[in-house]
Amino acid sequence: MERYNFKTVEEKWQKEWINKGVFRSEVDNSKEKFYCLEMFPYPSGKIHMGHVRNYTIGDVLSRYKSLQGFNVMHPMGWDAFGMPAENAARENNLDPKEWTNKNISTMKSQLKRLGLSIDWDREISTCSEEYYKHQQLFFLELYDKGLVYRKENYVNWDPVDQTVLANEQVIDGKGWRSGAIVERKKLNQWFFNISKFSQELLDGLDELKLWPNKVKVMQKNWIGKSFGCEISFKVEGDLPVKEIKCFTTRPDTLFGFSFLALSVDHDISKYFLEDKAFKEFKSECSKTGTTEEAIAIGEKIGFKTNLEAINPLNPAQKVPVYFANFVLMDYGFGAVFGCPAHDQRDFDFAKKYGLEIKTVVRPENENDKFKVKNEAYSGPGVLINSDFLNKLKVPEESILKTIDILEDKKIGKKKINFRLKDWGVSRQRYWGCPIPMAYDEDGNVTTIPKEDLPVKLPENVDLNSKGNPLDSIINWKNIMIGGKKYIRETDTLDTFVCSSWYYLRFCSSNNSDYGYKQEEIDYWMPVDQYIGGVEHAILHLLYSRFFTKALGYKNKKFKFNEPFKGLFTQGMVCHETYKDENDNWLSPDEIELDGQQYYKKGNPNNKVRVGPSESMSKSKKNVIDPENIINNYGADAVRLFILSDSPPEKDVQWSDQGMVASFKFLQKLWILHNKIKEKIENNKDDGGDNEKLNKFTNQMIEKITNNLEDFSYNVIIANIYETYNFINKIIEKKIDSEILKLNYKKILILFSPAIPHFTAECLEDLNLVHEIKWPKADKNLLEEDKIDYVIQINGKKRAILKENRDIDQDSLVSKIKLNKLSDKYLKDKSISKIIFVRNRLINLIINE
RNA sequence: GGGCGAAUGGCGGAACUGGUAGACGCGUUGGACUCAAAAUCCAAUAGUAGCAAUACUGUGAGAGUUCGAUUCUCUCUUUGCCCA
Repeated sequence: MERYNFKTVEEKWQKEWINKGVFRSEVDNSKEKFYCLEMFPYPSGKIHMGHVRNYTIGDVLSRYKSLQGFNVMHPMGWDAFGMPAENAARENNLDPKEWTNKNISTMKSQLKRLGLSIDWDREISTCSEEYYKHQQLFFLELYDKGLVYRKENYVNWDPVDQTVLANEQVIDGKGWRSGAIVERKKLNQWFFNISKFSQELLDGLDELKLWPNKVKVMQKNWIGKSFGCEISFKVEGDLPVKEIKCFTTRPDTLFGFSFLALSVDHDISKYFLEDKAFKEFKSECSKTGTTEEAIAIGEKIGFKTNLEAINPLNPAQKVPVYFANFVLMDYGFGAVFGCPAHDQRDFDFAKKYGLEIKTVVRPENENDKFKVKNEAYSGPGVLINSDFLNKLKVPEESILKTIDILEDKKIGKKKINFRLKDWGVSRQRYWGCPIPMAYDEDGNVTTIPKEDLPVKLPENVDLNSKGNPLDSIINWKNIMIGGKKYIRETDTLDTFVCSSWYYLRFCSSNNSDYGYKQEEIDYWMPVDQYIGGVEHAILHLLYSRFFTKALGYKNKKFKFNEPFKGLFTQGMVCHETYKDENDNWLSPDEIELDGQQYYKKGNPNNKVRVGPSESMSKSKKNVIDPENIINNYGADAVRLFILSDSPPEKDVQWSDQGMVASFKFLQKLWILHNKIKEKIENNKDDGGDNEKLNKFTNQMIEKITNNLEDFSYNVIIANIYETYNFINKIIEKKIDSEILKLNYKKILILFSPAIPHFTAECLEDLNLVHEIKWPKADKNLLEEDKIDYVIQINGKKRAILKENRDIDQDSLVSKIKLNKLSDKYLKDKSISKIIFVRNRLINLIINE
């Protein structure tokens, strides 16, 4: 027998699968479809372990579904626009396109070596003209539907990447990629009107039964629906301002009103533009980030105006009006009324400027003398010090009642507010999809005529120019439309736009005249199972859902309103981190173990500190390169390991020992295969253990099938080991060769989603390649004739009796009485109660 | 501060609708093979006591419901993620 040679076997089957086109998919209305999609990768250079995990999970599912007879589509493509290409190109004086395409070809060959069941005929790349031309058309269509608009807006400006960031791309006040402190800047931007769909995006979540709850909760929080009230405050003072509108979720605390705060961008600020102190204040404000967190933590500062606002419920009360840094223009109306006692930000502000802090809500268990002291109280309770609102329950009664009163008095209006803001899609970057718009000499906007699409990205561009490179390409920028001079839009689209509709393109990747073909998306959409990292829980998934709704808006042919029916979010691949004595990160192959202590390789004096296990990242150097691993152990072994150690939704620890164990296991499995082959080919036995084998296989079919349905892929690997252990024992006994063959074939099919090359080779080796279908468990064989009954006395397990299935209570009790057990526990005692669970357990309650 | 989740041997993790806790793997220990090592194979492996059969304890802590709780309820601790 030869050792299992994964290199030849894996190469052979990968070739065979491609040559025979076994993963090719087409519309077939006679078959039920299954669209399995994993988040497509950014072509950064090489694949990493996260990809291996993501695509292995998807591959197991695709192969399983296809064995079950589904018409499976399992495509792959490239999220190929984006800043890293531009940065890499700039550093190495290359063309981003070349850099990207080179990476794609490297990564594609790496993915192929994993033996993934991908239909490569559907491959797409978002940076190809063939892809982005459709995106430009979609842009114009959304523009025609009124879902795209242009406005001047404050943006999060990343001074390092010289680009605009979406709020979601700002983390802790810093750019998500560059880590630079984000500044506020006013720019003209294109926006997608995602907020128009706020309610739909929220309601749609209820339909998504196959999404993890936590993702739905995150999206719900992000959309941030709040119920409240718009209130007009009468204003007095030296400016031509008569009233200010505020939005509030807590109108019931109006009697605690002690100031009114405006955003520095509020319309009223126009009266202060010449005021030196105000200018200074404004620039001070721009230093605090725009995120809600930065505002919550940062110092609250204000600029007092001479205006006074009047409390609509208590006209005698007049309070000062401030500009304040914690009020954002794009939430509500850019104005809030301050109630320090019951809002922490207002409280901080009031303390700083010595404003009144009047308690109007007391907790349930306090009396009416309750006073807010060191921090605001925002919990439930009862209204106090609020005149005619007193005694109302907070929040159940108080908010609605107050709104009713305000509405009656025509001071306020019930209002729903969403936190979700429109999606700014302009980026001052070269390597992205050009926006098909232009401006005439007066700055008026026009669309590029559809017949002139695509707007091609110019080549051979100098990336070292400052700001947006497209801006400096005069002969590209200047165009004529209908004999009139125009200047092209030089911003490109956020790359999240590209990934918002790629799932549609896969359905019709070769359709050249439109982004998709109607009958093809009718058949394939929605995606049955989408698989990817939880880091995209908000941005990408929300944008994709929006895009589907936007394309379906005013379009009766569009038959689905959610793109992803099922979602699975896999965990990360982690590894220990290492630092040398000088605090430099070390990679796992830069260290060696001596006894209990790690040292830097070739440097026995330099002790290595082992840090916590973290998600693999280049910056921490705790990465394991999948290519080396595949070279050393083969694709099946890697797949086996990456699935085995943790449930797929949780983080997995990379372990060299675990990896080696998976590799060795395949060797053992190969030895077993040869034993089985030998036994099948030299039929001598009459088979005493046939039934036992049949039963085991059936139970395993049931287990593995259920575990596949539940995404318990780690348990499937355990099932594979269990099966090995069982067969390895039973093979020494007498088994009929036909029965063995039949069972073994089923077992190999059960293993095949996880280790496809190995099982293909074994099936072929035994000439079992015909009629490969997912086996069905014979329900009659699932149950044992003899059952281990748990015998409990007073609820404690005392023994296990092997008795016939379906035995009745009385017979079981008499069996127990015959057993030595009864001498020990039942002698001289009476049974007062018996709990009998059929085919499982009996519990005897006895009097002590 | 709010929301959601998690906590099980030395480690990663199993356990169907409440019904034999610790499947499977790693590691460790002992043994076989070997001049020796590696590899491989066999065995043991939650803790305590015992030669053993066995007994007691045990799923973050404490209570509760139940004949019976890793599973359900409440309180707390720690921890992760998201939002502030």
